[in-house]
Amino acid sequence: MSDPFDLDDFPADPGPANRPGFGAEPPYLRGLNEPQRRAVTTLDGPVLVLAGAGTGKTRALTARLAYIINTGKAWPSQVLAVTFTNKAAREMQHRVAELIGQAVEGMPWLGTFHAVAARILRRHAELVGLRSNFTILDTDDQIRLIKQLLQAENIDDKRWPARVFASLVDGWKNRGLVPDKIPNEDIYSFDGKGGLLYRAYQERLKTLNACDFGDLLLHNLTIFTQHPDVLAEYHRRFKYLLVDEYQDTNVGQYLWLRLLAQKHHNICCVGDDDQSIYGWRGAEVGNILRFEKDFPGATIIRLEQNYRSTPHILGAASGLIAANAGRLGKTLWTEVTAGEKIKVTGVWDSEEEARVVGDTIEDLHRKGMHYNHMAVLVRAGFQTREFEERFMTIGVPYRVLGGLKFYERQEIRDALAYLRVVQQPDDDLAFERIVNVPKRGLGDVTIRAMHDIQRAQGVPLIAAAGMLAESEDQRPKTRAALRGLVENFSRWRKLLGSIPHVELAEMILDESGYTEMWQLDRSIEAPGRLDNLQELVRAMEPFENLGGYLEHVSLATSVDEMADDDKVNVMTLHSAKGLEFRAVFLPGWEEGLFPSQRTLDESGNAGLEEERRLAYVGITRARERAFISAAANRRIYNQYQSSLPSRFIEELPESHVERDAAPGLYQGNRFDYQSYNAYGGGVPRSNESGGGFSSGDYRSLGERRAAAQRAQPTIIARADKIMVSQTAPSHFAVGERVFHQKFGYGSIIDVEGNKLEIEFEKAGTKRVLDSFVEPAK
DNA sequence: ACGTATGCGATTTTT
DNA sequence: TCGCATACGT
Repeated sequence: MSDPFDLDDFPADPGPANRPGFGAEPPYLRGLNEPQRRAVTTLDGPVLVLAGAGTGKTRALTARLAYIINTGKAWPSQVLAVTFTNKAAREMQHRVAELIGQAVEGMPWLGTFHAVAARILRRHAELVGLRSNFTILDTDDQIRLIKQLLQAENIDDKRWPARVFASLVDGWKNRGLVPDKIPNEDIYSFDGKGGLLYRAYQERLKTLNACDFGDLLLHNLTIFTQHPDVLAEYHRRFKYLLVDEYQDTNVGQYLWLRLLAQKHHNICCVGDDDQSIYGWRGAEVGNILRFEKDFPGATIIRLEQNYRSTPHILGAASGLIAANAGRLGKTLWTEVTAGEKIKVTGVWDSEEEARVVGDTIEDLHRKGMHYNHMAVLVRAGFQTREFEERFMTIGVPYRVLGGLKFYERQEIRDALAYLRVVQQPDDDLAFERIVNVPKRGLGDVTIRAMHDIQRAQGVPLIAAAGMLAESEDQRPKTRAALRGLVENFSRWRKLLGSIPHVELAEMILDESGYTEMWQLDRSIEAPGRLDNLQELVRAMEPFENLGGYLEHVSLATSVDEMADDDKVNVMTLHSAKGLEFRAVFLPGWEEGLFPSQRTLDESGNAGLEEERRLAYVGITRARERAFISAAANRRIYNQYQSSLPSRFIEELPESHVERDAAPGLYQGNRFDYQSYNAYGGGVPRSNESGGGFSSGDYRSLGERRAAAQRAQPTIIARADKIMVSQTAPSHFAVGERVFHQKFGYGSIIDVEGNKLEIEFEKAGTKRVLDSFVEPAK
């Protein structure tokens, strides 16, 4: 592994064997289509590659890197290539290495924005008041730090929550704003103390010799703008810039890129405005939309030939995304002609939805599709539960991706806190985390005393702990505990560098009593946690030293390897970006859930468009089959709520979609569900009365007429009665025995307007709307 | 200093 | 409903 502090020098010529013009066309150009070829070979000046979903972006991108290097335009170390995820960086690293052969170790400056920025920052840390072994704090640490600040400022953290301030800070940093530069109205945000607190927060980070994620880039910006000589050094170094997923860059990242590119303008950005789904995290679609203005003379290359999906899938996705305004515009096409339409299914509730998805999965599997090639993509994490339960019941193997992350687990964070204190004694947050873990009898009072000393003397917490250990004011037990801990740390630190870091870590976990704590723990999680600690130690092995490992940890998140055992993948739409599956299930396409009501409330039309892009991303993950579904009822916090199908369903072009709804659903009022209910949850057949043909009714006229034909008079009669009950107070009384189609028989224990609390004989106590029950016979 | 009670809130999350 | 985070009691 290369030493981050050692910038290699730049030789002049890769040598004759690597110059172009020798022999046949290089392998990395073979099989590329014409636009891809241009994306690979257009080296000089700014280039924007608009790469639609499934158009062979990664292939073109890696070929471009190989081309730059193999033609001798630059050495690997002279190319800066940034991605957003470690996974993307790793994949590119891997594929480039394959293309350029064994002669090169890989590309030292290929990495995530954060990893590259961290590496640069470590070289110049002192220019922003840090030392090069600074700690990178994660969101959790950040919140804890802010809580402390709020406490110090006597701010009520009920009314002014730390996370709210944290997101303000993130917002500023995403826009590249240091405390001096934030807009006036922001200075007085957050109870009038926004500006002051931001300044205090940055000061505090400096004394902790730490920075948060946003700082990595922000400090880079500060260094580049205040120290032209440093910037010039990187201008000399990086002859070519390559940026992946450009639509996801925030303003700060844009400024960073612009600074680095301003000399030679050899910047190639790859992205897809239609796949910008991280606006809520600060990404600026505007960056990609404005590219030509920002980088005059830019070449725009569109990759539009899709190698992934069938024409129906592409047609449906394209039709949907066409509803967005302000796109750069692409027309995806494919040479494939066969393929089935997207199937849209209306179901009664989320339970039925999970059942239908499960059945379809089993069916596809019987026909030979591997589970691993299928995915359920949901809008929000809580939706996974229903599917998990169903899959468990019917025995479909599955995995939930993007859930709990390895490095966010309690035991891992604790263990890392020990290592962090050893590596960087000023890391008060880490020290505080483990000062009483395992229990050492150092409670609130002692910690407060430590804080007092720390503040009065301006020393790190661990030093304060050392002083307190000598203080006569403390109880002997407390003093002994403090002394033991502080001595342990100084002993461990002395071993740093003299014994292998893996050995040191084992020693620390052992001698601190941390491992023992979990060994003595009788809870069911304990063995798993011990396993994780083992895993942690094992994961350290490939790293050169403790610092290198900690850097990796703070910039890595999940174990983002996609396991390849044969299981159905369940994940959010966001985490599905960049992946593909033969069959994709897209449940929960209901107004309020998708598009998310909250996004609509917070971001209006821009939010709606982002949701639509999310839908687009979802559909375009599918190679062969896509199944969309909407439930008429969804249980949210154990309360059933009726819902309308998502407007996105209506926006799908008819010619690419096969509708398969339970007739009578989707009128958006209650009696429809009742009429469904009256059919006992079998294949529902319903009437059309009351609701009429609303715009939400997407069936063809013929279908709707047929459905109307099938409607039975008795149901219409019932429907009338129940429509009345929507406005009138309930005609049910406490004590009355009732029947509910789902929950069976029960008796009413409370009436509140049209909401009933019913104790069911089989299903327990539930709150339901009166329109769902009928008097028991 | 540590265990139990209560209340609140609850998307998406590349680093 | 469920999980957590803070608030009390011993």
